[in-house]
Amino acid sequence: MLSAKEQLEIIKRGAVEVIVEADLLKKLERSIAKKQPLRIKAGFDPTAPDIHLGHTVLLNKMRQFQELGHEVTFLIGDFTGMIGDPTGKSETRKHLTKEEVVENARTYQQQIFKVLDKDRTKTAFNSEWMSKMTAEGMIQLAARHTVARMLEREDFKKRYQAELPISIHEFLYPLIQGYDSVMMKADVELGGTDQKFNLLVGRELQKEYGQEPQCIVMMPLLEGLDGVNKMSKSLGNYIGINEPAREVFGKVMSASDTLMLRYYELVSAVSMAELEQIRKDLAAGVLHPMEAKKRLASEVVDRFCGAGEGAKARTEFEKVFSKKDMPGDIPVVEVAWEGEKMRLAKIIALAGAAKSNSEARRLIQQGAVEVDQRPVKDVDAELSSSGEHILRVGKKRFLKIRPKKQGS
RNA sequence: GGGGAGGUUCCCGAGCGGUCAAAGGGAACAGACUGUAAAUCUGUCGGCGUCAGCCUACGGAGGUUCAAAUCCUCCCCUCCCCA
Repeated sequence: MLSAKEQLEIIKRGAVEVIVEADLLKKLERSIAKKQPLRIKAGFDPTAPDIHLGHTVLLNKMRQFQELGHEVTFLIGDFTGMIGDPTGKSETRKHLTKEEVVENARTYQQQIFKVLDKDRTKTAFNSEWMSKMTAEGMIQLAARHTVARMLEREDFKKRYQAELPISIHEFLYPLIQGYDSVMMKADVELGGTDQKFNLLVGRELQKEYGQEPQCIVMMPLLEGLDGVNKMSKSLGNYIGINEPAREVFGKVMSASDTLMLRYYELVSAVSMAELEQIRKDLAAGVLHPMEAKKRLASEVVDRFCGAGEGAKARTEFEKVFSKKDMPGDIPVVEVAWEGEKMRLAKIIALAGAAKSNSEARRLIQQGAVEVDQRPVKDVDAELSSSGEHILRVGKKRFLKIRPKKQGS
């Protein structure tokens, strides 16, 4: 077993901040002495069961704790999900039904065990204790914090200053998250840097309830593909770990060079020394950025889609984008023809390659459409229902159109 | 309870009787250039329509007008100040 100091070193790797380091060391020492694992908590939103690369930063850290022999609980915030972590945009969300929660949890679990050790992961739902809390209990909880302190939270402060609305229930989110720590008697809580406030509330509340405050390990937030915002499903700038290999590979390739390094740092298993080497080689011009990116993309695909998939995805990628060839497997879409011939624009829309007829028409005008590898610029072009056609819309949307026989 | 400021298309934000599907910016999408990078340039960016036009939109409901995002009435929502 590793010493407390050694453990701490591993825990600190990649972390932005550890609060309070000395306390964590003590906890680790005690854990070793008493042969009692630390209780590690990490919370997740129940409404976004699509795990993406951003989540894996945290999951990796959880995994490390598991490897150090600690007890990791994957907490699904199904109760807090009603509120949604305050961002200003969130309205009160509708209460998910028990079935939905269970379903989402299942989806989560299918994905998180690509990173976490299944046998060592506990799953918990905060509705377990929160839905039993009475209004009276809620008031007592709320009494343990002040508005002034709430307004210290970055998001609240900004909105308050900008004269934007803040709903009372939004204040409850940090309180409940903190109370979760109390109920779980958490020794350590993991979270992204955006969680700092909530995590700290946990410490305060634990003290209020006579517990030793949890230590906090904050992981950096992974930027999404736009390179600016944090990776999130709602912003559509994410790489999901359940996506098809080709998709994952392509998305990594579309990341900017700067972002690539960030991804190397936070998601790749490449050691710090290797990363330094890559940096140097890139700067020296010995390593082409695209090559470095392909390596990364391969690694990520291998990790989440299965060993060997990375190489395949790479070959496929090069085939389509470097050699301008057709992809190996093109999804087939059946389209019900209206009559002998149908306008291409309509077909594109029906096939789902464009949101609407008008959009499809615009795409044709802009020269984004190819049929059977031949560019089509005529907005009024028609296709007959006699056979299959291969449709390319934009750079990456490929479809095989198959006319569907109609009953009527 | 009183006074004031607001609610515009994905976001920010102009418009304040017709020339408004609504300036400008951002995002997004497409094209050129590339390395599916960045930067840059160009175009598109409500829906339907073989392009003539039609329909739906400016918090909601009515109304005044030949004509309303723009004026009036009521309602809903947000923010600020006073109590």
